[in-house]
Amino acid sequence: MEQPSHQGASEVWICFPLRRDNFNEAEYKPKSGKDLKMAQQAQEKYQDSYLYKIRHSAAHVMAQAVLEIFPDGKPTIGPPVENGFYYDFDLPRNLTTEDLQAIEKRMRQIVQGKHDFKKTVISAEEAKKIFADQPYKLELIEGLEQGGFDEYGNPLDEKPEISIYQQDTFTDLCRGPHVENTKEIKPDAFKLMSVAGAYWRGDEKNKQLQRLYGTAWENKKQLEEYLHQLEEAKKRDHRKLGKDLEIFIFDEEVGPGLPLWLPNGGILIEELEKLAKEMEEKAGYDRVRTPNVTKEDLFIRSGHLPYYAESMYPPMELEGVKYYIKPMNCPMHHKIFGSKGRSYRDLPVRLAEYGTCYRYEKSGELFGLMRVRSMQMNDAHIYCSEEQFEQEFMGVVELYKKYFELFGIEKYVMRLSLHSKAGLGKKYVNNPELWIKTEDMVRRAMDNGGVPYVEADDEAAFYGPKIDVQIWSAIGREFSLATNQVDFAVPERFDLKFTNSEGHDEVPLCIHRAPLSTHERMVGFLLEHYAGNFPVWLSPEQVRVISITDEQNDYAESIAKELRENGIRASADLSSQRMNAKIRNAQMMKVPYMIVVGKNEMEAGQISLRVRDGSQQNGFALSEFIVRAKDRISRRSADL
RNA sequence: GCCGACGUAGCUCAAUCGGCAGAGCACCCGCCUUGUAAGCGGGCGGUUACGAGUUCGAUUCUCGUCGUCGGCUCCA
Repeated sequence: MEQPSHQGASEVWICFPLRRDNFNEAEYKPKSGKDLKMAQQAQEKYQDSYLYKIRHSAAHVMAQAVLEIFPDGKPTIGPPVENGFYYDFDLPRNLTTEDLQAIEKRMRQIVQGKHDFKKTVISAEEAKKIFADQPYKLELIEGLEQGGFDEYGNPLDEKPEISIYQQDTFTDLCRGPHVENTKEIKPDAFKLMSVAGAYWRGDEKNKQLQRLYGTAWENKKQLEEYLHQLEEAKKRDHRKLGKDLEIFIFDEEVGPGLPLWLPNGGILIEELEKLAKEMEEKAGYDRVRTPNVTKEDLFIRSGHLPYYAESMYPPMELEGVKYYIKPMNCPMHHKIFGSKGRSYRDLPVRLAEYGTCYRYEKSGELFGLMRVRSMQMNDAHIYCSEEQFEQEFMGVVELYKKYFELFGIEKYVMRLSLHSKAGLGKKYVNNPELWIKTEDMVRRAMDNGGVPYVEADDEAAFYGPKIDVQIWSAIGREFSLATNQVDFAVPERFDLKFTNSEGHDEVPLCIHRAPLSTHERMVGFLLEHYAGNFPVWLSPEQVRVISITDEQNDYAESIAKELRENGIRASADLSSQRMNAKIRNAQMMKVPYMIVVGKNEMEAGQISLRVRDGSQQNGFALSEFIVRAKDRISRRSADL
């Protein structure tokens, strides 16, 4: 599988939800125009809102404050985004957090000056005069004049009018809308959040600007709620939960992006693999295994080296031959497919492997378990004929849906990633006809299957279009969890073929798929999704037996032993702590079941059950509990 | 990789202006024998990420390296 495409451009979506349970499809909208087909109506809704005007206006006030400090600074763009706004400047020096405080203070003074926002529609010539010493604004005006590019450099449908907005001493090229007067921006309802570098027009080759982020709300209470929400989100961040629940660690000496799985994490992985193997066996997959190191030749043939050498660990050379650590499994699977003659009767061939791959992600791109340098993919490649394509492709989509139902994942968006004409021959295999054909095939398959999706231009894999499943981390970052990709290019490079019913050679299509993502990203996601409260089947420790006094230690241990003999992960807490402390510890480790045994239970040969949700039930037979637990585990139930 | 911030015990954090590095939890030992989210006492634990520099003296100031975090970029 090429990749469970990594952390999606948080740049692309501006209106993602902070928390998935707050997800509001109506607010899901594209920022850059890359994804224009995505919920355009929703964008209009946000743009029409009062909050949008407040944030947009706050950005102008911030620009005024910044330019007072740096009269030679060059303003660029400053739009509202989810929860706030930013403004990018080209300044004589880099900003620090101290500057932030000074700017914020000055902003408070400005808004209390009660200045009106005045709009004036002007011609391109007038605009060029007004912004004569502002190169970025001039570039924007050019774009507007040429009938239109928006501030991100994306084409507009119709030629826009050019307007300026003025408040107090500040004038900006702007289409609005704004609030009437700065007094509508409450001095206690906004806050500057951070300073960051950002490239002009989002292009690394351009100059890096200074970006200031702020958040703004209608009133103080809303701001406080938002800040509180941010704190709450941190609590379910997988990096915190992973540490608290002893799932994984990173060690400086091992290296960035290279997680060490602790025993509890090992259990999660085992359970996920068990699940995948069961499902894939039912769906007709064959399991294969391939090496982690491969000769350079293989990646030259696959086309990965010319396109992606930058993301691969550099080669090691032995006896004059270069070897690479594999960044993906597909070339090896292609080799396995090609290892013998195939008949159309053999198709589809489905080769699965939880392969370990390594990718050299740039240091600044790493993000807990979600973006790592070593990963194990729920990988498989399906080789099929064109006629089989739709059924196979939808079979994978059905598999996703089964998994998502099992995990109770409801907030996600399926995204069809397409090529761009401009990228042909560079990012994408240069075969425009095949691109259009396969994109149509995917679209038709999704439409026929009644699966909703959005389209994204210029996001495809180099060898074909793909469907990614987009989800959000606790702190609101978007990334692709699962992926389902069409490959119309690589089978040919590998000379893959099968004999069709006419007796002629035909090149198969290949579907790369990773419905369970990578172990790293999946566990990271599930930690946040469940806030650490895993269903019983996934819980590293399913039952903790708690003795009230040491009189019951043997009884407690015998219960734990019996549970383990029944395939239930159980331990007994025989420490000298009081029962209350033992319960607290088990609760904090989010153990789903606590069995409490004291004098009464021991005498009656029974147990008391405390469930993670706080409910309890006394005078229970152990056998009865075992039936309940085994039922939850075998059905992978969400119930406790 | 780029911009900004941060790095003190296993964890969460403190240490005034540059003046003997501290607390809670965890861990170990003991006491208590306990009824549904922390019983009590004692002990162990540190080259303040690493390396230079300034200084009589550096956790504190400066520089470099490594790592983490918030963004940008990237993302097979």
